[in-house]
Amino acid sequence: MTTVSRSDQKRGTRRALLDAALELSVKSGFSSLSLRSVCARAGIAPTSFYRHFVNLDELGLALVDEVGMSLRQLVREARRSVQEAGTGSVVRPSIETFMAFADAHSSLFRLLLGEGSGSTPAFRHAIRKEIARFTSDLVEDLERAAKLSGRPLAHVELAAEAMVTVAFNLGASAIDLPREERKATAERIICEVRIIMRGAEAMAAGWEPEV
Amino acid sequence: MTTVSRSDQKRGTRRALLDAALELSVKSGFSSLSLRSVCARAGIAPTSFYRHFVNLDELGLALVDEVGMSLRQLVREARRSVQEAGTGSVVRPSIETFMAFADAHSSLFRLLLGEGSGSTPAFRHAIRKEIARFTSDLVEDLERAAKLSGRPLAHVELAAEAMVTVAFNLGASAIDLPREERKATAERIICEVRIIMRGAEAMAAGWEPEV
DNA sequence: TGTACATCAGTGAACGCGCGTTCACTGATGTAC
DNA sequence: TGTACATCAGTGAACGCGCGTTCACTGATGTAC
Repeated sequence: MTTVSRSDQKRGTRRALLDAALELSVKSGFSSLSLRSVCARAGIAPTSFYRHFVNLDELGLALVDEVGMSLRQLVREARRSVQEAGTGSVVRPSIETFMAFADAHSSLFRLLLGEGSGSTPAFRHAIRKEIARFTSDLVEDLERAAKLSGRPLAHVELAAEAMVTVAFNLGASAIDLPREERKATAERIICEVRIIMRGAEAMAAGWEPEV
Repeated sequence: MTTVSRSDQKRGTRRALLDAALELSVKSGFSSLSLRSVCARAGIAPTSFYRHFVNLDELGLALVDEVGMSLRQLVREARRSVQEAGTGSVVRPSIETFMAFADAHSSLFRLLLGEGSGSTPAFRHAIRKEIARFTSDLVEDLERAAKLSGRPLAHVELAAEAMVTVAFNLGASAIDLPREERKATAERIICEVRIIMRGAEAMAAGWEPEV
């Protein structure tokens, strides 16, 4: 019979709580969870919860941290592998990776997007910050790509913000939809992101429509 | 002593319930309301609630209806008055009206935006539909403006969707901010909407950046 | 290695609370004659 | 206009339930010697 170290044990239970909260939040959002239901799902007594978090909100913040980190990591890798291949637009593979992630981890994704204002100000703020991180990753990428291709962009930060906003929100609305419509939504996002890209390019080039 | 007709009385109480729900939902979202708290705020017994709605969700749907209707009406009027003046871009006044409304009726606005996924599927769906209505209003406007100015737009529906998404989401994030930052957010929205507009124009004109 | 003590993750009973919903009711408004 | 009856918006008591939190506890893991 092997014994488990106290810290391993504690880490394991913490994990179980986080996973339980995530699973349960799929149904009707994180903000409608109860401490007792999360504990039941995690298989511990409600009173044990306090060994890990002071309340549900704190657990939520930990979850947002985790989710944001892994999502950014994934999209970053996708963009990098495309850059190395070096051919074609970076838009489609980035968005497709993004959507694939949304697909595969819809519960994580829904957490990041669905709780925009449902819960505590602290919670909302954490989510906004996570999305802002996403935007600044994108700004970096766009600037690098602009230098490489010699196609400068105007208002890079604003363009990136618009792209991220569009991708996250339409992406979120697609979660509930059947496969076919999700693919259609992905195409819509790709096209909208391209419109934004083209707009920023046109502005940088000083192009204006003829009258 | 004047007597009140039964239907007037009932309408009044219904109004009080809707108003109470809206006021209370400002603090932490519609999805965290309780039937009892709404009734208390409205000044009626919890049991009377059932004379008006079968449950809180139904009240929520009625509210979304109302809010969406008045918001669209307002923005529509703003755009019309600008078109009649006939001078300059339609972007700035539309967005500014939109933001002014968000400012003045932040509780309505938050309801439309904050509950994107917090509550029942039916509720979410109603909100999405309301926003879609907004988008199709905008499509109409953009097409009319394009004809008048002779500046055609590519992907009008997608461009409109992107604009509405950006405006609603950044608008929602500004609600909590102090006055100064709200103005800054409005400027950001205006610029992003213009990027989208320019992108759609550039695509329609077949413009591409030189390499 | 063995013993005695400290630590601390997890427990189970108990609490008071606000919740949604039921039910039989009250009394003013509405209607038929 | 007056009377007798029907309607129905709003009521108050009561229900069972799940909630978050407290408390003193247990017993395995960790540590000092």
